[in-house]
Amino acid sequence: MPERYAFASTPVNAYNESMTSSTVATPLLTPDRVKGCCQPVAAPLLETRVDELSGIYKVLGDPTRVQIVHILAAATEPVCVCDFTAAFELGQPTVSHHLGKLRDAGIVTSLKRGVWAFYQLNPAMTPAVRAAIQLID
Amino acid sequence: MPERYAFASTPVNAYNESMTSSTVATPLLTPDRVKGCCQPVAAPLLETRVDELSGIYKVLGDPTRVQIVHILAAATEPVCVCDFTAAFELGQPTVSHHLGKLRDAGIVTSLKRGVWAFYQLNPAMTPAVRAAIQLID
DNA sequence: TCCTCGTATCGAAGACCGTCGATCAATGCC
DNA sequence: GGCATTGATCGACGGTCTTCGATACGAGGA
Repeated sequence: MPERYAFASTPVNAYNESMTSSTVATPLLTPDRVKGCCQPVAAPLLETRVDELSGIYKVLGDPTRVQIVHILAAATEPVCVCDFTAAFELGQPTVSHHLGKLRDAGIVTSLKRGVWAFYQLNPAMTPAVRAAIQLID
Repeated sequence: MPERYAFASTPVNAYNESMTSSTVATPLLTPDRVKGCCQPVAAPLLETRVDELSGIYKVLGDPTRVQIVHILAAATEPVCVCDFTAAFELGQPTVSHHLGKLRDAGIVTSLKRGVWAFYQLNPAMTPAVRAAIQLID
């Protein structure tokens, strides 16, 4: 399995306003330059952190799920699944699928009361999740 | 085109700790209840707002793009495309594709200096974008 | 015990996305 | 003008996601 990130070991040149035209033959443009030509780049985030963040973003990258989070954020009590199926023009399996994705991501939790299932924002959500959903009014 | 959201016009019952078992026949469980059974639900976010937020989240829902934003957030100058192609184990068209997605979302902007293209965080990004990328250290 | 109802799961269809090789456009040097 | 280099675009492939109908599961009520 290949590494996901590589690094330019020796930065050669960098962003420069006067880079457009230079008549002097500058060593900054050695012909063997192929990659890492311009400047060193910040150390990448840890792969686990990147996957955590992109995973949260991906789950929130759906209009229906954003609406679900909004409804839960505005609710004072757990919300019944049947209310979600009523609120969206989607089939019941689809709503269940979206709720499952949010639960798998740690954004919501579910509880059963008799026949009904209720969902709420995860009281123990991670700081990253809390920050990510904060801009859903 | 059907409406994307519907509303329960008449809420019937709500979340209740003692809902599991009740021997009294309660009108809260009328047999003709099918949807909107439990409680009124918050007004949905405006469709434009939902699409704006989910669109931002979707663009950030990819590990490579999160890394790109991280690198740009840590950089003090615009970063050359060639440095991104050096940093990731991805082909040049793929890197260009990711940068284009970030640019289309208003997260980054690009400028050309001679043969090179440089990218930076959009100085005029929307408040939603600014908030969304804030948890990318 | 059987039946009903709410919800989760399964399987499939269609759309969308990430990736790459090939190619094109634009810039600058010879 | 010809050539080399950078980066964007095109077309295609494989995988993933959203959606749905059908079905399974579990909890109550008759």
